[in-house]
Amino acid sequence: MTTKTVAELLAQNVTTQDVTVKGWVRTFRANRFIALNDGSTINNIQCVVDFENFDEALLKRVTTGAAIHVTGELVESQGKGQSFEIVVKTLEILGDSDSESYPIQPKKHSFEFLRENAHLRTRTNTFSAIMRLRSSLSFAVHKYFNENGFYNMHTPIITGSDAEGAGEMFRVSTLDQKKPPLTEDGNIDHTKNFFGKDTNLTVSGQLEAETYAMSLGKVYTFGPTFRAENSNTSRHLSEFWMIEPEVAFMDLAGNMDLAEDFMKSVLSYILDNNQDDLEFLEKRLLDDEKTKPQLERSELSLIEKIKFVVDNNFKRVSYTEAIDILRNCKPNKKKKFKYIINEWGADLQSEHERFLVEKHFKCPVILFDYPANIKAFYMRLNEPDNEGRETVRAMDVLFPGIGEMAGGSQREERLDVLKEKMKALDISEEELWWYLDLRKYGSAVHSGFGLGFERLVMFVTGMGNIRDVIPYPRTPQNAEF
RNA sequence: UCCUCUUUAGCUCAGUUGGUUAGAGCAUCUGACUGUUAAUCAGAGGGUCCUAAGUUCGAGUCUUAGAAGAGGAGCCA
Repeated sequence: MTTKTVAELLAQNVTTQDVTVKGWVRTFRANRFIALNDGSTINNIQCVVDFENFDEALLKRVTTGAAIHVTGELVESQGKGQSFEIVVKTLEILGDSDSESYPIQPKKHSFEFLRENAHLRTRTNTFSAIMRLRSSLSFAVHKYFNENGFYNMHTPIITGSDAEGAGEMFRVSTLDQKKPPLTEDGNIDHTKNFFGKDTNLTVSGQLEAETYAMSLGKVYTFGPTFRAENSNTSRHLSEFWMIEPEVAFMDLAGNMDLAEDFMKSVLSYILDNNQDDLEFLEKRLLDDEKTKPQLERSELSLIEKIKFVVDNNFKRVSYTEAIDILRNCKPNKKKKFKYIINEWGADLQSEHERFLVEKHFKCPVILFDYPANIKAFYMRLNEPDNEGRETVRAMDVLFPGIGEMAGGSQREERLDVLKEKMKALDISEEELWWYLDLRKYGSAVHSGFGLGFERLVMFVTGMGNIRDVIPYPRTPQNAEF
């Protein structure tokens, strides 16, 4: 008699002799009904105990959180909440759970409390659903790229270049922190460090991914990324997972096509494969919204929102067009924005992005061709427009409720232009010699983007705080677990 | 980093102009009941009121500093 998962048993739907299942007790009602969950599905299986025929001391140990092993018969349920249930023949306690101290009670908990108990929070319906969806999404990412001719590459996590310009970095060092070796002029002597130079945790695998795109053609990385920014928001983590495809001979239009196709593909995978968990989270959100005033409630349910993205084209808008829309929109004219849009060249704030996505277009938006001076050095410079304004082939994919889901660009492939840009921004040529080599030998048009995996999980699960879609969130002042 | 708010029982929260023994619901425990599914009914236990200093006859309540958490902003993915 092999142990089956709850998911397998519930899928069976026929009376079966001699089934065995192991899991954790969610509730034990009326000294008779055990709701058992083993993580294989959002659903519990009900195990019915004829308490008169069981040792009372044994039944006392069936507490919330205890691990148990049940054998019995799968039968049609007499109750209304489930179609099948197990009539228990034998019951074994595998691991007790002291109900006085076990933090996860059979009641609603706040997400803040569960964050402090992150090691146990996946024993709740909401977090088990989120993490199953996260796993499924991760698989869908690899599946998409694999089926579309991409190679997966692992870019280094410890990086020697600090020129990526994507934010503050975490230093990696083996030097004695109290007495670091010093050079003659009193600075820390990094030649004595483990790698013989100053090293950091990566903020992006893009530059390394470019090198592989320029030989393997279509590549992607999907790995951990670290930012030491002191940003305390519900959309930022110090450690997060980023998806970065990079493709040779692809221009910005192709990049937009890729980003849109990729997102639609992984979202529809989730719709096809994770219905139970999505329905549970959708219901949770609906209940949550009932407590909100009518105005703040969203027009679409969770599943409808995902379907909407899958079924509708992303709106592609140039920065210049976006500025025109924003300059003439009501909140700008009535000075409702904190930052009023007057001039071409202003950086868009999240209030402007939100207006475009949530009020004006009401669908995902790809903004492209940004002013050159507000974007990174490696982005492909356009010809100046007829008013002489310089833009780069950058793009941002904006999602309702999330904001910036992905950011990317066509890369500057012309050696002289790139060198000039680096000089202007004071970026060392010596340090990025290998990056410049790509432009020296067989340079070609190429493009890519970076997508924050947790932001995607937020969109799919409808969770409002990024700390609730990663197992152990790393944020400023917090590295518990 | 900036702005705002929060911190009281295991959890979620009340706590009046500063006043004597700090409350509720849920959870837990004990008992009753037994086809329940947010089980029900009765009872019980459970407190460093975030920390430190101060004002006061007296501080959960007021002041100052600090810590932690949340929301928003900036930065970004």
